[in-house]
Amino acid sequence: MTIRSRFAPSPTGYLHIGGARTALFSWLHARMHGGEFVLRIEDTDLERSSTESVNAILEGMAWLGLEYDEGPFYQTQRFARYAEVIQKLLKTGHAYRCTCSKERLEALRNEQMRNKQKPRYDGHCRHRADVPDDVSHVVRFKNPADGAVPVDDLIRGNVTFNNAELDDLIIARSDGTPTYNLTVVVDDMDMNITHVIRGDDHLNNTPRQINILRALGATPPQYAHVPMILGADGKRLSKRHGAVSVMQYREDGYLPEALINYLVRLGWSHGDQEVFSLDEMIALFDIKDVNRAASTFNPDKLLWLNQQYIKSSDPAHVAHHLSWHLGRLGLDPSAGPGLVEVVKAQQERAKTLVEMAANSVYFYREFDSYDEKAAAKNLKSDVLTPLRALLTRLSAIDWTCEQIHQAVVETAESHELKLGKLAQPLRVAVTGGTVSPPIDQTVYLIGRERSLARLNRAIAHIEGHAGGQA
RNA sequence: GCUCCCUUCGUCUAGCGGUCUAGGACGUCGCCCUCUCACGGCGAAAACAGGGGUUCGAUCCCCCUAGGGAGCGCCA
Repeated sequence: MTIRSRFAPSPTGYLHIGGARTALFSWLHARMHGGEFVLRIEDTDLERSSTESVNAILEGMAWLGLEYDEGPFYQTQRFARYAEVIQKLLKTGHAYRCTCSKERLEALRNEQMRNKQKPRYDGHCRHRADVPDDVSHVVRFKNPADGAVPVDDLIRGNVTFNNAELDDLIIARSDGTPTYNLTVVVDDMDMNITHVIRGDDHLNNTPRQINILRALGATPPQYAHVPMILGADGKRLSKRHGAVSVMQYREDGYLPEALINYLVRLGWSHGDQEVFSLDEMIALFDIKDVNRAASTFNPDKLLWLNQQYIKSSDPAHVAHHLSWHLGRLGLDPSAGPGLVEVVKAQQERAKTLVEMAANSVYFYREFDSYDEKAAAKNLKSDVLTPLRALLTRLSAIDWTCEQIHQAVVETAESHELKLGKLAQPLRVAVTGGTVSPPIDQTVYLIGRERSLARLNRAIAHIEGHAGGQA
């Protein structure tokens, strides 16, 4: 039988970190078994669902590369099917109409809470045969009164629930629309889902769903409940921890594969290995190896991983993502050195693409002014002579890294300067600041025309501020 | 309150009864490398929640306690 897993988000917001990891685990499970991954949008809550959220989720999955084999299916388009199943359950005596008012339910709940009992429906309408069709009613599933439901969870092991703990849940609202526990069951059954991999907040729903499945004569799928992800304060992950939306990480300069790698290591590991390519993940991942405990999201480690990926990825790949960020800065990547060359020069000195883009601005656009401290420290009259000499030399050489390097080194030597004493002023002259790749590369990439013009400008700058020095 | 789940360095984790004076990674702190920023290299501090068992022997098995989490909706 083909392994089929699914991701079933409700479109009430963007794709967040927790959902993304659940999707990733489910996706990996399907991939590693050569199975199929289904995307289903659980949008039965008309109030809270939105198409913007659907798009946000689709966009997030696309960016992460979690492609699905089927779907997206929308539950709102399957109402006829749910109605059919509800009728069947009614007919076979597995469900019944309930006319209890919300007020009665409310009172019942309060009463039970007062008596320190678990609030649950008391089965008031369960045995009534006289419920007329025309009064407002909901439909409840007739949960078995006794016995137990063992849940054989791939991650949690065997968890057993007593039916006595379960009450008769509502499967159809008074307006006739189906509720969550009914729709998941029907969909997982109809879509031949073999493995339900989802957040562990659903573990408690599982015995109910199994009972419904059985009432329908279906075989329950395999379940795997993955632990949740906590924020730095040990509480549920939220906006206060910086990032929740997957797409926020794109904006912040993360590579999707870095996020994926971080996420897969949260709750799962393979010995001491930290970095996994997608292929390695698919080959090594096993849902059974996922931890049972919740884990805390650690932004620092994600940042480190991102750096690793930026550093070791194919420059062309990084360049592709970098151009998006340059665009956001209003820069034209064609107005300067080749992106791939820039990436090669910057790969080792950026933790994020945002940082890389910000540190590459001078390659593509003239800077307005020098960094004040940098100019004050490095563009002083004592380097005027060496800079002029350097300008002369640079004007005469072939424009290669080697020749530029040689020019700088020899100029420094002939003026009895340590390399840094000349390289740093030159750096400020051509970049406006103190941070850049090695000076020869930097000058090379900026280009002859631009470099010489900037050097001239720096010399003029020093002359303008020459003061009392010779 | 009830039911269920969880518990190794600050964090992510390795460990699947003796190989543990508990390993790796992030972060932190030193040192080295160095034209800036980085990369890199070396080193340090840092954990088995507590208590009972079982066993010749428990991080690993069982029980209890504590702490954390989830669920208990005409939300999903």
